Amino acid sequence: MDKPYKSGLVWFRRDLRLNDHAAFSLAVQQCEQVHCLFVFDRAILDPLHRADRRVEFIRAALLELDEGLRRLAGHDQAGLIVAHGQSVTLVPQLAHELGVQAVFAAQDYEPAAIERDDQVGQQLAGSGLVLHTCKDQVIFEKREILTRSATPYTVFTPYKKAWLAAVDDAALAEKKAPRADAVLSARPTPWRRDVPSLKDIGFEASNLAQLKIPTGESGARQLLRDFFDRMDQYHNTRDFPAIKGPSYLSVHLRFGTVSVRHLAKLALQRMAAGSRGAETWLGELIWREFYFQLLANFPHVASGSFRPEYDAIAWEQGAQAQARFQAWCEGRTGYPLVDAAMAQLNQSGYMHNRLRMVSGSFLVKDLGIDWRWGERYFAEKLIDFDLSANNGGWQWVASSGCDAQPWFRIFNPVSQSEKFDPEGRFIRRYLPQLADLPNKLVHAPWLAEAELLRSAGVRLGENYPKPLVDHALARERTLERYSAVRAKSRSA
DNA sequence: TTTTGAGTTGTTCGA
DNA sequence: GTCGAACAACTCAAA
Repeated sequence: MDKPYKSGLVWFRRDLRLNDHAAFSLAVQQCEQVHCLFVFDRAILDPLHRADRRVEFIRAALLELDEGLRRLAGHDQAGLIVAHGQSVTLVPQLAHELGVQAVFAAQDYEPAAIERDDQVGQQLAGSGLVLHTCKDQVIFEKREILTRSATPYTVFTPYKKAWLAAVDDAALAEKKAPRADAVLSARPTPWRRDVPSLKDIGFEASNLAQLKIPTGESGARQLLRDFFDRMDQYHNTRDFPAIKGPSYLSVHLRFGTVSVRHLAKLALQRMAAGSRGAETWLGELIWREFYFQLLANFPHVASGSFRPEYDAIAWEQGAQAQARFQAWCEGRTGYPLVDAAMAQLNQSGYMHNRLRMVSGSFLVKDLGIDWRWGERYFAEKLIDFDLSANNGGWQWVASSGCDAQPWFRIFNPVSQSEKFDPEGRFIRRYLPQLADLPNKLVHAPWLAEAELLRSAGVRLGENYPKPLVDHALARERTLERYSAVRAKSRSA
């Protein structure tokens, strides 16, 4: 059978695996020879801090990918071409140098990525080359799950219903690359070298290794194996940050070291066998898709509220707001669960999902600070940061998005703590200075008698802060803040 | 078109 | 401590 292309280039981006890889499979089907490329894109990397766990995670995944490609080809001349520069110029340039006719890539749905791919596509087209993008990151794209009036869903529950009705074997089918070994090209000499070091691309080591996050496709497999036996309990365990409840696969979904089709298939199988945990977990995967399609269909959410009227909220501004925001970032709010959550984020680049809500709600509804400040901080710190999920989460917390019900969504940081970390195990892990407080008071040390604080070694205002705000008062102010906007939009 | 039911993960109050 | 109702009356999606 004749293939349409003599030679093609697979451009890896956030799909750093070999199994069930849509673009790679397509390229192998359509090309007699295939090169594989990853670009450390300076447009993305240059604004980052010089120590970034994500860059290190990516590099580890590339090492494994490179090795996998060489193993697949059966010779060391194959492997991943790794470049450092601007994708927009490098990809067309390399496509030219390698003499390929087509470039294959998984579709990326973020606004900046769409812009980048448009430019690359145009550059390539200018010299008669083609950019093929294919679906890989999601099971359903933005126009595949629609309401009966053919509009995108903006409410999760009906979206989920429609998603579950639409999902079938075809949607989850694994992408297989037949005879991939035969088509992997030798790299031209200038590219026949190791994956660059962190230093080569201007970075320094973060504490990723120390955190023992399993990396690469093998790391994802390891985490999935570990989660598999816990999956049935997911619905019971996922809300308690001191418990190993989650899959911890979010970072792997972010960088594509695991296939979402594979995960959804596993979840559906377990669900069919009656697993409530699997059902809840699949719900989280559907949330991911919900937020993907929300960003893709309503790109204005990237810079403002889903409902524009909520952009009129009078957030706290000025030096005091700045200082309070800084205290929140550094985990110095005086509310132990919030501070422990921020410590977890700052130390590990990960934060438990329940705590993302608790700390987010605290910033927006207790400190009265614009949710976009928090969104930006999480974007900088989270190893699993994804624009659509992070944005969707913050809009939910800020009640500025779909299903806005601000009077429902003011978390009480103390009752959340009592409910989801009843023995203060998580708090004690991250705030050792509170470790000797009794369970009852570890959630709110300012309520403790002076004598008890003294005996527990807690000196409020010295080794642990006094609460930054009074929750009950903050709650009232927030209700006013929101109702002012609602009144205004009603009368407008 | 109009109507109807429902909305991830909450909190507070009073019995 | 536990329970149910109220919160405030909005918007979406389906019938």
